[in-house]
Amino acid sequence: MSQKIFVSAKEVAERAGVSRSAVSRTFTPGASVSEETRRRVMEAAEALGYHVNHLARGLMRNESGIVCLIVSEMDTPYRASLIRAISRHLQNAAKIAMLINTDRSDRSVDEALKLAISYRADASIVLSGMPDKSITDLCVKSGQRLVLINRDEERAGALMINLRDQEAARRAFIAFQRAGCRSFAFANSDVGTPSLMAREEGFRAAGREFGIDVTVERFGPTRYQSGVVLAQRLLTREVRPDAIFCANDLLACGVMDTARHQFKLAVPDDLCVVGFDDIEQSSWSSYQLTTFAQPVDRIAEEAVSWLSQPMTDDGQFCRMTADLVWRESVRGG
Amino acid sequence: MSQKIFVSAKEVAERAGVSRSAVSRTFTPGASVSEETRRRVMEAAEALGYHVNHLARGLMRNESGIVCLIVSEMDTPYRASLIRAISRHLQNAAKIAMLINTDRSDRSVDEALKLAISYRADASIVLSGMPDKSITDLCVKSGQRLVLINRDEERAGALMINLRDQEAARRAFIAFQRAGCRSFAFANSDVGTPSLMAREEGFRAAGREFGIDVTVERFGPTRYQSGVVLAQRLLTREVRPDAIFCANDLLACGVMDTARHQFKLAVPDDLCVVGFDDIEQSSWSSYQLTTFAQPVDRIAEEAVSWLSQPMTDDGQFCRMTADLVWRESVRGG
DNA sequence: CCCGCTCTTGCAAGCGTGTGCAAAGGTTTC
DNA sequence: GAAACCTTTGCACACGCTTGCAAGAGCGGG
Repeated sequence: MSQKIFVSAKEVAERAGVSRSAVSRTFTPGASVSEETRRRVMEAAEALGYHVNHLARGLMRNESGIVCLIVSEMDTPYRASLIRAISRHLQNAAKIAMLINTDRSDRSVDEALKLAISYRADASIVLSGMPDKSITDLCVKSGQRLVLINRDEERAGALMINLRDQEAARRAFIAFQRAGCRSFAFANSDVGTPSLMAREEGFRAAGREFGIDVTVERFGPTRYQSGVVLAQRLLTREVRPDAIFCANDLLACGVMDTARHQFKLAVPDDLCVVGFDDIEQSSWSSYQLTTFAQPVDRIAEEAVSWLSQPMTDDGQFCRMTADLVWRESVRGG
Repeated sequence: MSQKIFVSAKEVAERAGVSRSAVSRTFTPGASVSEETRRRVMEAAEALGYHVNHLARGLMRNESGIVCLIVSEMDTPYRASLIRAISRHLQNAAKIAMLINTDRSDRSVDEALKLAISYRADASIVLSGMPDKSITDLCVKSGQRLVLINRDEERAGALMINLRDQEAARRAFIAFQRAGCRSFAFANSDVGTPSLMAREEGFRAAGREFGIDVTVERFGPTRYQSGVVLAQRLLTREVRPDAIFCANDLLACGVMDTARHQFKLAVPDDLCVVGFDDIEQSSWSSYQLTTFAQPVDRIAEEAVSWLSQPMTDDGQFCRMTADLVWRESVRGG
């Protein structure tokens, strides 16, 4: 029963009493078909349940309509919301997303990527923190368009979307100062993703600018549990920080929870915390975290719309501002 | 510069001094090629950077290696972790995932699905709560294999993975009883997903079994904010519940936060809460939620491995147990 | 030495499309 | 009425691959 499920253009043509080319042209935007034939073709197609075979179309046109999403730790709230936004925008643009999971850095990633290339994906959107350049190399070598989100890698022909991380870090610093904080710390993971490092550097720079010492601690992956460890390290220092800027909301949640439950500190009275990303959890009443919102939807929109624009030779930068969302984890505001 | 990027089997054949068929056979597992030719082909392929064009291969073989993931609310922690697990397992099986976002129930979903079908996806894995049968109809009609996760829809030829929701609900009920709770409530969203309804029904049934009344409240989508509203409704009742089983961890987080911060209740002293899914947030120290763990990885493994098995005509059921993870939101334990 | 067998290889026919080209048909212009 | 033009249509080839088929190569047995 499973054989011969799909109808081909040929069958539609026969039913409609036209040539196969006419069918093809009916489904090709901008092709020359009379209103009458188009109508008859559409009718026959409807009746037979015809869908253009995109494998064949991709083969001919040498463009598949496939966009691959290269992403690690996709179950992280920020990443997940970005994937969602991108997939929605791709769908609106009549493109389709292929998902490549780069969590394990072993050869399986390479295989998956090669697989995606084998499907002749037109473009790749990289939202993986992993700074593995060989991956993006492979994409470019395969003639794909490339969108890099929150990476500092510079590439001819690619679209690079970044946030003004340093500027945000400076704003966080100033917010802490306004709240009357004295001892400043930055809590980072040790993965060294460009955007995270930019936040750290921005915070350090603000410290230098205002002549205030900044303590920096780094540990583990960019997750809640690392926040716990970072808080334990920072809050047992001789001079206990009363302001912690976290590279990420997940870290911030870990820091807040640990400060409150393990060290019995009140936030924001004893300790001010600022995060980054504005994940959903930050708005939960246990956290009410003051944080910088990534313009997720605008990032997705920008990335997808760029894919439909004609290719330029040089790279293009797109810097966005992360707005500060005031909640309750910093005094004042 | 962009033209003529990909090398074809023909070019590899020329370089290796063999026929195009030999190249094809080299990359077809189980085909008949001598060790010598295989070596020479591989060498040439390596040198030229050849990848089999899966569009063409899919066209010939009438199977594409593409599996589409049909999912709504993919930024929800449970869904995101499931997507991650599935994509990893698919990659190991040398298949590739296409992502279909069914958040908006308008025509764009239909379009996206048709698009996936146009790529001749071999299978669909549905982890969308949305009970839109027309979607799965379309998949089956296109000869796809179908995996339904946490849906009660019954389908010939499909694999249906479900949890023993009712049994879990009964265990929750008993845990509440052991903790000495008197007044039982179930907090549900109003989307009516089968698995959520099964939990509700299981909890109700346990109430009948033990001769205890169960209050049920339903509201909104299955998210944190609904939990807030549900708690407000439940905790202002004349007889205030001291045990709330939530259909979902997100609801549970909303319920706990509201109970604590708005109603100044202590969990678990004044109120016991049990959730479902065991999302990451449940283990955060602000919640320490006792909950049922979905065996995410086993679900993914089961789904993917089934895709590689020969098709049987009748449907196949796979029921898994959700283990109770004891934390601190229920007394005793 | 020939037959039959196994293993390998090339040929060529497809898979379902898009599209250049030329022919056909229709309309306008002079 | 003819010429010039535009629109529409069908033919046929190309895209890169798989695979049935038959022919070739090698080899042992009778």
